[in-house]
Amino acid sequence: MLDKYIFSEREDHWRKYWDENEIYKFNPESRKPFYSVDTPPPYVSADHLHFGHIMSYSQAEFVVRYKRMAGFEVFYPMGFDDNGLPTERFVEKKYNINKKHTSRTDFVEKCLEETKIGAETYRKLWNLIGISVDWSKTYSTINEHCQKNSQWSFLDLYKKGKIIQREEPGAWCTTCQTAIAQADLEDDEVDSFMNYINFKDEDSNNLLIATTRPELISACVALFVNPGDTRYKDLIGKQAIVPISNHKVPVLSDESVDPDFGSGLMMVCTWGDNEDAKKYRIHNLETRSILEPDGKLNDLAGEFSGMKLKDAREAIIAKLKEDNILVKQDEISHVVNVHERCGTPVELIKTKQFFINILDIKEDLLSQAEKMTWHPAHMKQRYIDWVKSLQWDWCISRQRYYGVPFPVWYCKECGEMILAEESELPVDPTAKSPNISKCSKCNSTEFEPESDVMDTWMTSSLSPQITSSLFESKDVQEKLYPASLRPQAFEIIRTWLFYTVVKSFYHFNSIPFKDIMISGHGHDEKGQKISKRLGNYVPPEQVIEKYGADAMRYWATGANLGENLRYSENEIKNGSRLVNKLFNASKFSLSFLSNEDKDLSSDLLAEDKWILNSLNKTIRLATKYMDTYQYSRARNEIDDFFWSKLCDNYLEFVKPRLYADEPDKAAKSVLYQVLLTVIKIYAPFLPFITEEIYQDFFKVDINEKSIHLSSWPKEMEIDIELDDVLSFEKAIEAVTEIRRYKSDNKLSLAKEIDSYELKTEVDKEHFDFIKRVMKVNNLSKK
RNA sequence: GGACGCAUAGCUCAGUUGGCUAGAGCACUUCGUUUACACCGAAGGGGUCCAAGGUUCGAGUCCUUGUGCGUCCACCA
Repeated sequence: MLDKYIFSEREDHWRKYWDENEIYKFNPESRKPFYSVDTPPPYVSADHLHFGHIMSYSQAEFVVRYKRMAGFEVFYPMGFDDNGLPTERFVEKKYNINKKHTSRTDFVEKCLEETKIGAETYRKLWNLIGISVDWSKTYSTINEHCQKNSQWSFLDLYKKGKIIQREEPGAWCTTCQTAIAQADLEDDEVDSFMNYINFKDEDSNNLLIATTRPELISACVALFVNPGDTRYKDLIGKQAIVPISNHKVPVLSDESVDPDFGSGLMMVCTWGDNEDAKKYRIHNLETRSILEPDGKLNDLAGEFSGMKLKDAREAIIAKLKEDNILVKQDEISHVVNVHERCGTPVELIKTKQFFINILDIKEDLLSQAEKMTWHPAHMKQRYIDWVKSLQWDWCISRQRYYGVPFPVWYCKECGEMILAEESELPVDPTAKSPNISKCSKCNSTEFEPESDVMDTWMTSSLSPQITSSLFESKDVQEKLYPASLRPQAFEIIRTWLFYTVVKSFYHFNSIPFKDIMISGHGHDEKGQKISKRLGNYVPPEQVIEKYGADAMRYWATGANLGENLRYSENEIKNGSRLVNKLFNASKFSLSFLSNEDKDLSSDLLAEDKWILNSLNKTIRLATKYMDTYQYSRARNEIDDFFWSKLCDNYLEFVKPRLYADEPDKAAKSVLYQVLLTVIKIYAPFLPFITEEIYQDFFKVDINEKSIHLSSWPKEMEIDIELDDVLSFEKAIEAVTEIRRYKSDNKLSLAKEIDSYELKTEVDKEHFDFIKRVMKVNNLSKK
């Protein structure tokens, strides 16, 4: 065995070994039961990898390694999510370009470049920390395979009538210049003003309204009051005159108007918020669209035409003030919906988009949640809350460049939609004509492609199909789908998890995966979210360089599922202490062991039975915890066994027997079993050091290429009664008593003492043991 | 406004069907180089388990209410 374990050299050695020997390669021919993982494909646009990533991927990995040892044929692929808006935004920022001022081809090319770089960054880090994925099975959401899957999904849902194209007011981002979905919205608290503005009635009396959006005043289509509000009873049905634009709008009533809010008189525009859009639908209101997709006001805004919303707001306020129409302004803080990718306040614009119908199947989506096992269980509630709060169907089209195209053309003459055939997928309709020569409706021969691309979640929501269809065999596909496990972070329950459930339900009337494990966030030392903006983290690569991958992984064992975990250099140090201790304990043990000690002796002493019994308990609990994804608890049990039971006690107990002229065979056989079990049971957490010890000594007997292919330990049969255990524990108490005596008298523990009178009640049969371990010549009882 | 989570030693946290004389690691004090390891070992100090009520022979653990922190969702003229 090595004299010293230099992790930087050895970890690298084992990385190469695993890679060259394809240790983690999935074998579709295997007769073992399959365990498939729906690995989260990270956004390659994230160029700031931090502990959060390490934490969540390591945590899933603990389970995966356990399953592999527990007898499953593990399918652990890796994906990269590199299409869609996240990547586009990343490229826009990095190169300071705007979608508007670049060509589609140039832009896509840049995205593809960045995609490559991003994937490489991730791959390096995953390798560094020893993530045991099968690198021969990877996907990227922009590759042909994924495009084909996404387009097939579109066709299937369209044919099933679940996708509809319609024109309606919907969420629009004026920065990204695309429609977005409800799940893409985020809350942002902003300081603003509540503006009180005088409209006029038909007789030129003042009508006071309150609004936070004065810039939309020219888009006003109606005033609303509560039907029960006596102040405005006579006004209902009459006309009001809008200031600045001077157009007339009706005064209408609706129960939803709160008489106590502002003046009780509400301005409805096209469309300031969801309420406006709702009233537009219910009351069949006129449309006065004032806002263009680029966020500028159009001619309807008169003198303010061409201004951006924000500028227009200031200009209009100034004008209202000047005309004495603005009565007062109250400072308020209110919450607005912003686009999560860019932080721009979301506007409502009427556009034509594709939607997947989800509002009609809320009940089904809720019942799907019951068919999956959630770890931790309470995370299911987040999904339920989200489904219940859905207000819009899922808008899947984006007016962007870098994404999966819709397999759709339109007839130039009559607008008839032409779908691609399944056999020609993946297809880029901008590069290829449809397979038909003329429109079936109007016989026109000219077609134009759909230029929109799909929402990025259209693809990632298919991840279980994408990975299972990497195999040709239908039989293999069926065994891989639904996946066994979906590991993911909690903040994408309403997106990735939700959308995957939708897809699976519509396509196959199935759940996409059986078990879900939700990880928490990585936080900094103070408990703050790690973010690039705050710069509150050290790059993980640096930490790994300093302490090693095993140590880094050890930190990740610290939080249970769903819990946030603080970064703590101390915990990482503890990890490296453990690695060191494992190496030293092994070095010590192996200096006495040979491969002939592999069969457990039948001449066991009390301490032997005690340690084996304790080991059994550890195996039992660790297995139970790993089976229920409680890796953190499993690790606690193993730590306790290894440090307190094995190193602090058993190894000390057994030293006199090992250092004897003829080393004790029974002790050696016990040591063999205990050490082997310890490295196996630590292997999912600390894959490097455990592999080192395994390869050095145990491999010959176990005959597997890697400890990670060896079997998870099972309890051993030992002949021991509870009374024996309790009796021996008394003897350990006695040992503690003598240790205290030596400590109090400033004696070294190795110091031989002539006689000692025990206070602890110990069975006489253990006296020899105590005398031997504590170097006491004459032991007596009080 | 609704939902969920958290609150235990100076710090970070265990404590899973109520039995706790409440634990671990770090930090702190004292001691020990002992033929695996000083990245070690031994011994020790340190807690009205957020508050108030309740159930019970017994509550850190269960129930109710409240407080503080965090997160998600909704409202948002």
